[in-house]
Amino acid sequence: MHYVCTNTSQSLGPLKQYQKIAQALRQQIVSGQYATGALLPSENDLCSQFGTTRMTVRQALSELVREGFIDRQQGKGSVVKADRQSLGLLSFRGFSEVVGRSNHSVRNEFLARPSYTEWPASFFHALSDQEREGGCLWLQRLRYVDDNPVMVEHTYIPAPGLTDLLTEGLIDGSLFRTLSIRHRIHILDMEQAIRAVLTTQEQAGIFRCSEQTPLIYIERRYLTNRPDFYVYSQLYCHTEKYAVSSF
Amino acid sequence: MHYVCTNTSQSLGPLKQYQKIAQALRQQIVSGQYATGALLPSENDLCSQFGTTRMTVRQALSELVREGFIDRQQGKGSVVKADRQSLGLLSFRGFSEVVGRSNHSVRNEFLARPSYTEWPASFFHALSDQEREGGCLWLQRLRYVDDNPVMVEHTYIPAPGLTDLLTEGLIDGSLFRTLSIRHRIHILDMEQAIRAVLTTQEQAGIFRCSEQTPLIYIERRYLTNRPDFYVYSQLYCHTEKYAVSSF
DNA sequence: GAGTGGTCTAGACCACCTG
DNA sequence: AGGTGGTCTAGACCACTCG
Repeated sequence: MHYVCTNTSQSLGPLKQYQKIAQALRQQIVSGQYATGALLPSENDLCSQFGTTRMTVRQALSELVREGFIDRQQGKGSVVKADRQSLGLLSFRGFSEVVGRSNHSVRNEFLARPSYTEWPASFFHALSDQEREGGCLWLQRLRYVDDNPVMVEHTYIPAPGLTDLLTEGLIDGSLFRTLSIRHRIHILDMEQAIRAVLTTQEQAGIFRCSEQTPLIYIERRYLTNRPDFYVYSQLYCHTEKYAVSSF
Repeated sequence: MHYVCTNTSQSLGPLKQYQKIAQALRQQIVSGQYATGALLPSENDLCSQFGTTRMTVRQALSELVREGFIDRQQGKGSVVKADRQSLGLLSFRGFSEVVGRSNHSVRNEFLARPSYTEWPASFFHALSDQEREGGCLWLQRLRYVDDNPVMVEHTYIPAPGLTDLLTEGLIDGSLFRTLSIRHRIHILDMEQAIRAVLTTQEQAGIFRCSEQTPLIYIERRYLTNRPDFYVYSQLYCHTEKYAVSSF
């Protein structure tokens, strides 16, 4: 598969040429230097800019495609894609809707603002001693689609060095965007386990449904460009009106 | 000198060189010519075999990696991966099990053997006129993990030209393997919508659980190397003992 | 040490899109 | 017509695995 780069900040190890180029472009994208829909410089421009050949540049651009940052169109260029993590890497669609169309309005709301805490005594994923010791930041969000509450998400982040999340808030309300821009932490991959469960009384209130309504329950571990740094999430999805798609 | 007509019938469609190489290797893999864990010929071997350069060969091999047919290891070679469709592209794992370990025994059983039928009047996905007219093959399977029934799968396949599925049975009990080997139809991608539902009485009997047990319900459309040829599935997953993972 | 895949150079022609 | 990405050639050196 893709292996994780051994390195986040340059001079620690030998970053390949194409990784340097990818990193530079990635940071320009997440920092807003290229808006959604904008074109990156052409391959030839990038060649002279980085003093290399098309093959190396193309390898960098392929990495960005794989990571979902850009699409490429022959005859046109490399198009920056919309924020791909808008709903925690999930997307929803209406029952009878054609795949690919998505004119839903999406809104998020905190059920619990970021706070520092111990890890839960019984956590769904094994933790390293280092993770366990440092405690975690915890936050809970409720996601709406077309003003229907559809997903509750509990997120756990190893705390060390990320205390600004407590004081500064999230950029555009997006956790991943904030991690990208302020900490150069990029989500590269994800593992997940999925089950069906019944609502608790509390959840029934949140989703405005009866108890005994089935929910999708997902446990996730996000892998990042920092070795041994993971973000964890638990998701509860109410799927009566909107199905979950495109994992 | 090289370059022209190493191949008899490419005037039909303009297959790129790297696509031809990929196709050739794909078919050798699915036909069992390379067992799981076996090594493909080295890049240099493939270069001389197909009269091309490493870059073209590497592009072909990258395609096979992306499609899950092989892994590549520096210093070793291109390793053929295990049958990736063993559980209909799903994998299961026990509650407290480490990701990656999978010592489960898996078994399948027909609830309904392949039969020719009309498409359901109200099908979960829009169908083209051509699909609708030709009718479909339908089959229903029950999947076991460690002798626990965990998944019911309804599969719908556009009928034209696939009548051997009725008479010949499936190779190794695998639908996708049969489509690969006997019809050169390879599954390339998938779209899916996922919801949580409650068991019907019939399903409760199959899964040996109470009614009101929540299930994961998945609607799928598989995309193949034949344009406009899709395979459809509905899946019901019982997730009390085994979570679903790795979509 | 021999062979493998990983990275990279310096070119070329083509298909496609846009002004 | 000019520029873009897509495909392809013909080499090179390196990092890694294995016998």
